[in-house]
Amino acid sequence: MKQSQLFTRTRKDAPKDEVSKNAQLLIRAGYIHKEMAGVYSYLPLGLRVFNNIIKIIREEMNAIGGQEITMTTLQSPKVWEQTGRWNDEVIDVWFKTALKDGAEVGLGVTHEEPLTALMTEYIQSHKDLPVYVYQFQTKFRNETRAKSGIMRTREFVMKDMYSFSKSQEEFKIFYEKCAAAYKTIFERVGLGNHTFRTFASGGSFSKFSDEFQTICEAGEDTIYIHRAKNIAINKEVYNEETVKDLGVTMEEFDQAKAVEVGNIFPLGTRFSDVLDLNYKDETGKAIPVVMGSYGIGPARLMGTIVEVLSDEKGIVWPKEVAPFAVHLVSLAGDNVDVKKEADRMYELLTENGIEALYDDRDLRAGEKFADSDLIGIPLRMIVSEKSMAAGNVEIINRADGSVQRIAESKIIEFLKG
RNA sequence: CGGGGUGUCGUAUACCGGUAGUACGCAUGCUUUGGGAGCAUGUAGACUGGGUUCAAUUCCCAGCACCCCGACCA
Repeated sequence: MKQSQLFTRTRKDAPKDEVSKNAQLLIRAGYIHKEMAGVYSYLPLGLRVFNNIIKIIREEMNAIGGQEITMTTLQSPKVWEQTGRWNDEVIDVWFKTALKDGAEVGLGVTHEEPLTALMTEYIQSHKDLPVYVYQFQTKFRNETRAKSGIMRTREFVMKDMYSFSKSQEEFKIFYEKCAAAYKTIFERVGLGNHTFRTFASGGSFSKFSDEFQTICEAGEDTIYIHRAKNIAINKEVYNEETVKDLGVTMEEFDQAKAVEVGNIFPLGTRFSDVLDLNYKDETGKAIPVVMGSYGIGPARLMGTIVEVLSDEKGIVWPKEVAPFAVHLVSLAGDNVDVKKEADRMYELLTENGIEALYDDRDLRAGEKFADSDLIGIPLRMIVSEKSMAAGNVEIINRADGSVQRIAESKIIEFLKG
């Protein structure tokens, strides 16, 4: 895409109502726009990153047998009343509204109830199990306090997967498979080294759940890490008993602030019992389905990447989530030959399927570089009088600043390698 | 939900009981072109409502919005 046609613009100053690093940088670079507290729109660059993250998650969910669907935001109270979760004292973040005829409806905060109810129509036999269903769907949560930029908002897309299994044993196999898939996801988005599978409270569902926590100062959670054994425990369940069960001592843990980027937990038969999700086993006996649920918030993940990997100049996107693979920067000035060369380079990249943001604007080098640093595309390719005279292009790595000069004929090979 | 704070051009800010200045941006022109250039001209602003006052953007009250701390986070 030509940058001269991109409708967003970078800014030098962050808006004064944003304190978090992720929102400041994402707004300054033109990725997102704030609509109100805890509600953000995604602009062209932001949507590209967001979609890249979704693509990674989708690939990994499909790889473990997930089947994608989309459920509705509008929710009938009926199923929620059956599980007791329509009550504002049980779930205090409902956005509730009404139809014209007065019937109450809610905007979905999560989807255990409607999906369990839906599955009763399709799960009858042991032959129908196991089954794994997921979606990327907008959740609404009326948080009393939105904070941390795009990391805790009132309207956000969530990847929520639900597993339906015949038994605890069968459930557990998938649970571990999903944990492994999550690990892959966090590696692919560039947070692998900072992210720990963490013992956490199971809330009202079970004794424990597993959170995926990324070490980050902006995080809301505190976790304790046993680096030698790669064990992490959320503060909420960090005690003598838990630690002892794991065969270690409390002295061996370091404390750290962390962001919960994913959470997987066993649901048991809590929902299947209430909503009558049963299957017939080989003897014809009705058995409740064993469930699990698995969540990741792509936007929170995006915010965490910015928090963890950015530097004083701006954002640093890992390769797989970057809005473009290459930032082609033309330093043509009035030089028509350089401009032609840059145009030609852009065509070359495009023809070879390499997505590039082409800074074809008539600006000074300093401003272009500053913008490029802020936007954070992994590789910057510079076409200038200098590079033309040398018969190469200059490629700068955003993350470490290293510079490589690549002969024109080798560029595609270099970028695809 | 408890506590605290802030609302001034598009953005960041200054000053002020007598109707607002700067920088960035944007527009036009000229000069400039490898790290946010220079000059000139122009553009654009006091959250809303009430009160006090001769006079309110400024002081007071309310509302709204936003921010921070805490609580909550299935």
